[in-house]
Amino acid sequence: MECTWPEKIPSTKKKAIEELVQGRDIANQLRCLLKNKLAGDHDNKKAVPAEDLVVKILKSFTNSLSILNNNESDEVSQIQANTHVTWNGPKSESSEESCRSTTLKDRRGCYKRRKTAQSWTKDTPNLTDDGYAWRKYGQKVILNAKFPRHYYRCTHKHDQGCQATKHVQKILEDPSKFRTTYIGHHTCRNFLKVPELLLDSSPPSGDSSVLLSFDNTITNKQDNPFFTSFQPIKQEYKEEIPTHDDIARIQSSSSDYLVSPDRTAFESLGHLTVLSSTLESDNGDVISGVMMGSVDFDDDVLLDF
DNA sequence: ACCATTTGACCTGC
DNA sequence: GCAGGTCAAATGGT
Repeated sequence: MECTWPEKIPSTKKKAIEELVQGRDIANQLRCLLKNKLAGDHDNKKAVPAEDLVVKILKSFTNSLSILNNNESDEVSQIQANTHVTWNGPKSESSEESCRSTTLKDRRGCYKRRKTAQSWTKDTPNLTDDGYAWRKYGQKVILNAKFPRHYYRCTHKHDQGCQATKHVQKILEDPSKFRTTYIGHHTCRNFLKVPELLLDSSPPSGDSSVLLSFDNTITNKQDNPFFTSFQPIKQEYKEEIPTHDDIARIQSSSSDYLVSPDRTAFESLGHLTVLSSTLESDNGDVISGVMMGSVDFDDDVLLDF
């Protein structure tokens, strides 16, 4: 695979692109590895462990994001603005330390509101699993809204400090659809258990079964090229989802959800080419997100800088 | 017993 | 002051 760099591309972008290209190559290796495994090829003793490849891929993305974050933050925002999701970038990070002393026993209402967190919305005809483990923490009747809004946070908020939240609400104009607003990126990472768990996480709605696939075609916008099939579903939409029993079954493995890195960031991106984003979390850590829609592991990477 | 959900209280931003 | 967002005790399910 060859990449010729236009002269105007700065070196930092070149580095970022190189990192992403490297990540793609490693992902290809992983695909081959998994393909061989699924085909029953046990002779490949020289194969690199899948876990190593996963680590390399993630390192590659981390490096590229770091490069972009350090040097190209404005341009990253520019890319975000061109996506098909409704993206609300951060306006400031100033409100995060507003919480008072936490020594009070009853801390209800004492929280760090994230008015400026990045968010994006997604409309879906049903409440299919998005691959993450969410825990409902609130429900609110919204003014002028016929339906209550449900608030969810990542199950790993406490054990891994994952700051991702979302809220779900029926769309007033079209009650058969749900509008999900994702806020923040997932920082939880349980993916190391992934290779041994190719779980059937096909949604209760009967959508096409989702198995690990690095194929070019993403048949379902929920499908994620990375780790798509690995997350047991945990959803809480009891009242709306007809196949609630299916979900309950999946919930039985409650304490050990597998969560893909920044999976949320992949949501609803349809044919987005490549997009990366970074933001700071409440505690100052850099949270990185990689958003990829039509990922093509066979063709040259599309980097639309 | 453990974990998730419910629900009212409380806080923040506008 | 209001509406929205979050917390945590209470409650329920497994």
